Amino acid sequence: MNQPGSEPRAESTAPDGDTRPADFIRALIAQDLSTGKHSHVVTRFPPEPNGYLHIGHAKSICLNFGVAAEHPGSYCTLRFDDTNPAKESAEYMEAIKRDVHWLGFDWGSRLRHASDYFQHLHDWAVDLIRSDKAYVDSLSGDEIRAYRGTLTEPGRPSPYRDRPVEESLDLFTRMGRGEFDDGAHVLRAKIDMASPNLNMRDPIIYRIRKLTHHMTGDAWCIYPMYDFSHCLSDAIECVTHSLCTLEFEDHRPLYDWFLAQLDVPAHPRQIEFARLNLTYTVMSKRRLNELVAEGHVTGWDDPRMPTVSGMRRRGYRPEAIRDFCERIGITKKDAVIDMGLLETCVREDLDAVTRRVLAVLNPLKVIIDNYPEGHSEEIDAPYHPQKPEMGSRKLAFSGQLFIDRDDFMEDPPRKFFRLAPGREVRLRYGYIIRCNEVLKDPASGDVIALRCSYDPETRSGGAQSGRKVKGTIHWVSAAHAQPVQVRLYDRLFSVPDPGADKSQSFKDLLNPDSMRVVSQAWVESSLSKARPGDRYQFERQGYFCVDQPDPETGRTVFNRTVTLRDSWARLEKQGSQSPRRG
RNA sequence: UGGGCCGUAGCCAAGUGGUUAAGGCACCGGGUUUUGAUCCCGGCAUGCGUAGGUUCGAAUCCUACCGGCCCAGCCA
Repeated sequence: MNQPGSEPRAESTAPDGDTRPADFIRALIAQDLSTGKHSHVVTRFPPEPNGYLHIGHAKSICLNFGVAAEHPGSYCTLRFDDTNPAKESAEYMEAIKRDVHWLGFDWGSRLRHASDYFQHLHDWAVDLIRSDKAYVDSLSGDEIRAYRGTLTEPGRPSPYRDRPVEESLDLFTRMGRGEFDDGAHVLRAKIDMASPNLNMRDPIIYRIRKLTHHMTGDAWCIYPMYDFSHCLSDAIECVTHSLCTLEFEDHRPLYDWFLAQLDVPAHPRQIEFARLNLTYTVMSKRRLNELVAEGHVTGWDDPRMPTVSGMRRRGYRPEAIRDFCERIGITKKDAVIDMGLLETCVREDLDAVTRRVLAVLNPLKVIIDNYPEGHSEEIDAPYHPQKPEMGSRKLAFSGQLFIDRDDFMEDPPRKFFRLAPGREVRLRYGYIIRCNEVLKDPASGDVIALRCSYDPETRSGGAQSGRKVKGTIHWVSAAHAQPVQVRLYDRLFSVPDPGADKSQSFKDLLNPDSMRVVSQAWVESSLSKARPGDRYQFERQGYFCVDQPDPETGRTVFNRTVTLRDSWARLEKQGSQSPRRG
């Protein structure tokens, strides 16, 4: 039930054939299983529905659902941590469910909400008050902060700390009945105001929030805080291993404290791991939300966003994301993963499954003088060079073509293998052509077309098809090509760690070229069948995914998922002086 | 100056006292190629934050120091 499309790799295989758990969490779980502490494992993925899922969540999803899928009788539940109606919504909840499914995981019938447990949680809070382990505090927010002390100074007890149990009970009941305004009172656990761990200095466990909740409506006006709600929700679900990120490490003593005070059905073990950081992007919901709210991107699913929905629109497949999550590992080390690794995973995945087609993004007209006037022909071209089973399609060839301007240089450097005056190239799947003349705009001097000749013997599969030339370029027949819109996406930020410098806004570091729109590119005619979600490789350029049609022109839109690796571009960069363009 | 956690290559990451410190990404060579793609082959830490110590033997144990991250929401 919790199975992703492909077998998750639970264990790594050592050279001697030995298998050992893939990471420290799986090792701990394996131990709990082998000692008989547990017979199966129960995990949960607990998002707060206050934003869209990003690839950091994907790491957690792969871990939680993955671990469950690796052991018989085990499962992972999807539980919404919806204890703060001020920030949460049903829209986010739906988006999260869609994304988890898309990633390839299934919670089956185990969809839960912390709000499902509000009554139970409330009763436990009353138990705590009765046993003098919690009290209603009537200090203001500012006062509570002042009494809490600092990192180096202990806190002081609130004057209400020793309020009689009956009084707290009465006040808490009236809080729940809506007799007080927001902020008038809170319920606090009675632990230790002098603890070096600030989380233990009488943490607030209930606050008044007169808001409509997207699940419970107006049934409640007091809502539990995370620390109280989370451990108890885990306990109700008999979670065996509660996996969360490093910033909750300091909360673990509190997690365990609540479970020790109350009569609970289970005492889950909280284990923390490092959250995912990626270069050239930001990962906090707060920052992503800011980008959306201020219009720096078009939405949570903008293809430049590190969100699951953004990556989906960008053309990433869930297989690639899962592979990535597996490759980065699970540790407690604060790591920053190279965006290049994600891109490698995406390329590897797409290389195997994607059909290759021809498209010209920046057209330069090529006129083939010796090709029969008004004539055209069809060339059969395979969809994948290594996978004949993927079939082929017909390509129209004629005397008027478009090639990419990057594939021509009037005065090329030594290692340029493409078209130049007097030089030959092969047209992919077609003929070898020679450039005889460069046509320029007399006013601007810009190259506007190339007069070429073709060698009729060199057609793919023909007599001279084995003849070697240095380069092969892509092309389309001018009369047959379809106009489309292409969006070239690049990294969202222009520096590896946009969040590093706290003195300047990360938004000043946005990459101004993160999206370039080519409003009229030319694609081979077979692409008239392309539908949103379809993925292709544009040969020599990259992988592209069809988005919704452009509303203004109705044209098909192709989003660039990722470029192909380009060792020529790297060479070009290394040569200090960039060669002149044609 | 309190507490918690973390330091193995440019980036990840195995390794849990005993052969020459796995693997991946990146990078650098070379081969194949009608995608400068893919694929294949080779290279890439006398070194494990630093300094001492224990031991026949230390990335693994001990001590001290250095560096980084997190915590003072009625957020999660």
